[in-house]
Amino acid sequence: MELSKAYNPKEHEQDIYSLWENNNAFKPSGTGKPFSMVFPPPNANGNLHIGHAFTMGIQDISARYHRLIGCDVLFVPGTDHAGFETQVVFERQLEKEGKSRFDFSREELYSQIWDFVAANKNNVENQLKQLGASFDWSSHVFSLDKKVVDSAYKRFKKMWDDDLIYRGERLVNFCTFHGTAFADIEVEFKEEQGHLWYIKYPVTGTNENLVVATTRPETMLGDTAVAVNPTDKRYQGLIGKTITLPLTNREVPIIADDFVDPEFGTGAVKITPAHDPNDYEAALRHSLPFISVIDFNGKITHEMPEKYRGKKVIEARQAILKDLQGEGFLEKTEDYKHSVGHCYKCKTTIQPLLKEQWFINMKPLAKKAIEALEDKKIKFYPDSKRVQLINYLKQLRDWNISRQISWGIPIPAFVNEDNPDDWIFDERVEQELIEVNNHTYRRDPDVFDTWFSSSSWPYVATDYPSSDNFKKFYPLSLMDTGADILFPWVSRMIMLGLYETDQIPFKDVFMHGLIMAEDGAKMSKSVGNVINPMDVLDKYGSDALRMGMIAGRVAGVNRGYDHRKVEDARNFCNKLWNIARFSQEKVNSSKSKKPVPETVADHWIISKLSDLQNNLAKDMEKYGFAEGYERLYHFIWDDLADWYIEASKSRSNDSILAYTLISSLKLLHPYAPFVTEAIWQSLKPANESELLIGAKLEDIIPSDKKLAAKFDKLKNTVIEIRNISNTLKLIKPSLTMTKLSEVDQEEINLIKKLANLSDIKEVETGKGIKLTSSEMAAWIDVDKSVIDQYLDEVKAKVKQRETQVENLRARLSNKSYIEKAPKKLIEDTKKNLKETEEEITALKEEATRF
RNA sequence: GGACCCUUAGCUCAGUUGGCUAGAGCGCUUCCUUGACGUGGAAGAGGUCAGAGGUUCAAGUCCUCUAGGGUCCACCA
Repeated sequence: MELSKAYNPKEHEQDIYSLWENNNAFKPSGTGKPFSMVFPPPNANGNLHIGHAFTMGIQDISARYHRLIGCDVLFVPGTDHAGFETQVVFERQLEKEGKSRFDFSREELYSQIWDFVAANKNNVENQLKQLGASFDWSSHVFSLDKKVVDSAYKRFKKMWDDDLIYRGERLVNFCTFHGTAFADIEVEFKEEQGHLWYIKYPVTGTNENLVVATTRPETMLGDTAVAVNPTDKRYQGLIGKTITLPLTNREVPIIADDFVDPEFGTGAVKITPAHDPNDYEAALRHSLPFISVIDFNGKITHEMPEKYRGKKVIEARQAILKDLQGEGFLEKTEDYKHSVGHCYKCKTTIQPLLKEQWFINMKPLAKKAIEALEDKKIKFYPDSKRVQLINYLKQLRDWNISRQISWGIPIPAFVNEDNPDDWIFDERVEQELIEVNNHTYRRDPDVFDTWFSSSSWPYVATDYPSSDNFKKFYPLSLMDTGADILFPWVSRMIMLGLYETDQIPFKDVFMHGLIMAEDGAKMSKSVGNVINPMDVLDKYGSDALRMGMIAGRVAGVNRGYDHRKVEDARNFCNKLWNIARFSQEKVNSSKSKKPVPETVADHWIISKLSDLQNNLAKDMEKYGFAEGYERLYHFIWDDLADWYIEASKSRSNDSILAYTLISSLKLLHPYAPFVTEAIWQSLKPANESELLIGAKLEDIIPSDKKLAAKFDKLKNTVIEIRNISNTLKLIKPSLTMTKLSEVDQEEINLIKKLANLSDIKEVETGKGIKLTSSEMAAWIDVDKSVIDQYLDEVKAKVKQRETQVENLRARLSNKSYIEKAPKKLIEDTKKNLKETEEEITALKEEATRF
């Protein structure tokens, strides 16, 4: 098959992927050291974003590289039902159709979203294939698959029995627009410009007022105390007395509690236990009643004075402030900046509301995780993320896992219709009512927080507890995710993995930074700076997208997307393609030949190849994906194409060229799976695997280091000649040498070819510009007029070298340096000094000679 | 209030446990239609490594402080 002039990814990618799939190339081989990963399941509710493409690239490189070195690789794909997220996406779609979730029953909504997700799941999977994902598709997990749901139920029951799960009325983070509670981690806090209102609370039976400061005056309707710090001298006399609340005329006590900061506001705090986490805690300590002011629709409850009932929070606030002002209770208003929680989807202010929910007691789970992390049982790249995670776990509070939405895994719990405290576990969630022991039980209408099920991903994906996969591949070798889900996901996988399997879920965690927009800002649909990976792929190819994203990125650091890197990677694919085009016939003709290095160039390229293979192994071990890429790029482009292939035009060794190309294809394959496989298929190298994806790495054939070094010297000579030619605008100059006959003819030819010389001839005495980089006595044959131009350059060079010599001498005359620096370093310094001095002598000779 | 990260060439970024003349890509300048590639080839210019102090024989790298940028966490009403 003849290769086209330029690599066109579109002509190959789909076919190549099918070729792999049809040959079951992604299945674990069953032999070799196990290497396992599960892909963080994308939400099955739309398209992949650039972050997915990036993490896909990193993990697919790891998977393919480990196959290459003979590991037994399990790479598990998955998709997430993404409960709340998906419901939001679906509701937006409903909105466009002029409908809302209230138009449907829970069951209707569920089944509609099911269809919506099924379609998107397909879409996501197709996109992953385009990205080159070498997944074992047969082990694909969808987060509503039976095994995931069963596992969630089992875990729920186990935790219930272990007293780790409890149901209780607590303050929860409630979004009144979406009508559901959230975990703490899901609340988005933002600085907001608000006000601090100072309200006078009359002390009962006196003319005194106790002034409190608040950012939320509307909650005063639910105040059940006013608190001061017990050490606050100003209020000593008031503790134990009561105040009469304005507007409602309820009498509430003045209490003393340490949590009050005397410095803040007036040092007196209104206590609204039903709407503030601090106040809630205080109320528990002081046995205060809880009065709900705001309902789940974000409106004032019916228990409140009639004039405020049914008003939205902000309206109620205005009305209350107006009334307070009218009655003389408002002392003053100050501007105040404070942090307010918002729904991360609709930005509605989160209301802390009292609600009965299922909670997980996180302390014991976090404790185990912290221990594992402090012992470095799990390695983090970068390690700073491990430290961050420990800090997070230390302050973790109980986790609310109930969600008031329809899309998700129903909570398998039922309540006795006659006794609200009698909750039982039962998996018959498809029924609303069940009979147990002659009592009717009603299903909890809520579903699990998605993270509750997805935190089981590593062990559910490997079929805990008894499957072969679990035994072989758990704990996973590597978990790669974005830094944004360190807390919500990685932390929970560790905690629940330890809880359920008694083992860490993965050995290494690679936290990649986020891909920001080109200007460095966060990508966001509303800002419109989102880069669609599929567009990039369409234009530049899958390999270019992958390498372009990985180039120059280091673990844990956010970086802007850079289209130039993608372009550069596209060019690189094309370069490789053309190397293959140049080599195609040579590969064919040398199929039966054993590669044996003959020329200095052969030894040099083989030794470079060997270095590449060794260093790449080191890169992969420490997840240096960008370093690996750069290494491959420079080997293939600079060493192979610019030097070796050029040298081969002087004298070629086809079997070595073929060998080098084939080895390069193997090594680059993880980074550029499509183009390398396409080339492989057209070359069909002898005695190798049919598919490149199935090829294995072998030790590089031996090369002679001395001969390789000889080529390096020759290279320097060529570079010097090119440099002089360029500076002096010489076109095809000729070289004269005094001892030409002592130099190998082949090397002479090589220099002539590479340095673009017209001729190399022997002379009695040299004339022209003497080369300084070479041991050979060689001169570029030029006229006197040209030499004058060159003299200035020589002088500058001498000066530079002299400074260098000075520095080296100073270092060597430093006693401490001689005593303390490693011997090898001192040797090198001496050697360097000697060489530089010799160079100066040579240069000076040149300068004086003219 | 706390934690973490970043500041190196015009731009985007590398720089392992401190070690010789600080690297890459893009861009820029000059040149080249050389048997694959102009998505190419050759040569080159360009950096007081944010600033100050310290440790060390030796600091882009370690420590302290300062300035600027970013991210995350936290129940100050």
